[in-house]
Amino acid sequence: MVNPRKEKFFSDVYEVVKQIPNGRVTSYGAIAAFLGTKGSSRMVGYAMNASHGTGVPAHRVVNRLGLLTGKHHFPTPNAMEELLAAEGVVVEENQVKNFDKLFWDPMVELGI
DNA sequence: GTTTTGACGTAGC
DNA sequence: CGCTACGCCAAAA
Repeated sequence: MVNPRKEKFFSDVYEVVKQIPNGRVTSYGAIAAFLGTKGSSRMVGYAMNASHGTGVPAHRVVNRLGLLTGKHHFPTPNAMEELLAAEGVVVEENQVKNFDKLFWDPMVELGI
């Protein structure tokens, strides 16, 4: 059977991120691992960079430390915090509070 | 086809 | 607490 993972990488990243419930967050590495390309965690961020206009809630994706590392890529550095705050996610010092609790693992939620 | 880059992750100092 | 370095992978130039 074929493995159209490579050509689906960007698409899969968008699909997964879109499925993130409101008020939840996940990490780049988690998505990468879910796609089967654990080492391509950087690619997830790369995909997010191209996600502008794709309807992907990139603000729900942070690094594994819960840090809003990608906030600088938003129209305004404040947009990411605002969006998260609007969903009930508390952000303090560029870091998501209760990240461990708010963490949305596609491996589990989507049932890998 | 080679080189550079990148919103990561981990380790070391 | 901050920076450097390496690894790992994929896309763009």
